[in-house]
Amino acid sequence: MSRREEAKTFNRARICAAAEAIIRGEGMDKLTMRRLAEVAGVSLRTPYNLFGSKTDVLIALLDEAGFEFAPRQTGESGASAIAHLFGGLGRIAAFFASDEAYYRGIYAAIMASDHPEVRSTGVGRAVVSAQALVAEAVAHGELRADTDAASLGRHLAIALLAVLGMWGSGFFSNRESIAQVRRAWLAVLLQHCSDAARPSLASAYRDLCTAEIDQ
Amino acid sequence: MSRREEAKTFNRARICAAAEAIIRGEGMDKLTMRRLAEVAGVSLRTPYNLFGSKTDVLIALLDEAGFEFAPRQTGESGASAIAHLFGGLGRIAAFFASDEAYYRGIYAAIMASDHPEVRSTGVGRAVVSAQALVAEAVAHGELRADTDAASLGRHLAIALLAVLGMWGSGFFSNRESIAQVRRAWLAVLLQHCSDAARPSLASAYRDLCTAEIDQ
DNA sequence: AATATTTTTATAACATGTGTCAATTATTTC
DNA sequence: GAAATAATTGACACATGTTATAAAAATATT
Repeated sequence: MSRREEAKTFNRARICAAAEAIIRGEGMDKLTMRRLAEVAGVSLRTPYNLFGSKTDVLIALLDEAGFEFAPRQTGESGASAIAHLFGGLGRIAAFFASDEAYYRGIYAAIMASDHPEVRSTGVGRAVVSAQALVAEAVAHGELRADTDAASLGRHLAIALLAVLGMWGSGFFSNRESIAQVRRAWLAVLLQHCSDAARPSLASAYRDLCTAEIDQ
Repeated sequence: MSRREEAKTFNRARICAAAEAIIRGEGMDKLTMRRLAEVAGVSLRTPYNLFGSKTDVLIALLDEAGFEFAPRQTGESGASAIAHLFGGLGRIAAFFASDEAYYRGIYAAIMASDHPEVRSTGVGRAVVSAQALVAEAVAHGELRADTDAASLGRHLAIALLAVLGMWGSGFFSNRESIAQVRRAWLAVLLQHCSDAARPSLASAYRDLCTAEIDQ
């Protein structure tokens, strides 16, 4: 990496660190580009040079933290693909739960911005991943052979992202959001699962309903 | 109504009409408060006096058009409550479809704004209505007696609103959005329906899946 | 009709995201 | 080391939602 690229990388990191510090210390509404530049010790123009827009800075913050919309692509095709689907959901949940207020603020700000490309690519990736896992589940006999993997995968991904959007807006706690997605996923998967996979999905669905009554 | 109230009502109407004219004629991004005041023939301050904020003007536009989040409360308890649920969905769909670009712009702008109260009340109303219809369906024996109407109604309402949010952001066509909600609703209702209601729901679900393949 | 109250208006201002543009500084190339 | 190139800076500007303030107009009260 040339020294110029090094300097850019360093400045990007400084800006991200400053953004995080402001959000954590002063709150999301204090994160203005002017304050960001000030805290990062950089001119107002530099974040635009290095990221493009305020929204892009926030996206970088999420990326940096390792957030991925989609359940991770799995190489180990021996394990249950449906379990991988829910594993991906659990990973997203854990990520956001690790610092709920912080990530919610960032996510909400990204969603509220009018940068359609951002969200489209996020949706696209999630859909593709979900479709791959559904196809795998069909191949493994967890889902019936007549299942349209593309359609079902898309449905599952959208169900997740739609709830995530509302979570970002502050409607639901983490727990409520997860419960909503799990319930939606289980119900739809139960319409397509093989007889072998049905019992565990059905009992998971029942457990979810009783758990909701408990709390 | 006093003359003062009359004048306010008249001005409110003028402002709404001007907003609609701008959105339709020049596009959503040309709807600025200054232009709105100009077209409405009113001072910049007046829309703030009469509505509160730009977002409130847009909400008034939706309300004026008769939009309701929730399926209409039904007095005729003889008919199928589940049918009423889907009827409400159809009504919302028809409303938005009647002028897709126009309403999508308004809805997206409202969602993108940071006025949490607005959205909360919308969510609250939808949840209550759905819960009422689910309870009715339980009472009629369409859904099993062990169904938790509050929980299920809430789940259904959220599933709808979450997709509506993504629709507003421009991800999906009307048709895709409806299909997503119908599929989610049918799958979950199938987990709770009585044996009598199952066949029609199951066949509706199958039809939806094959319809998706067709298009 | 005179006074008091409420609304609207006009004008200015502020904070914010973003863009412009020339000057400066740092780096690369020769 | 000199010339070329790239990145950063600084100062300013613009559009926008929103608020402040005082003057003017309309309406209500007596």
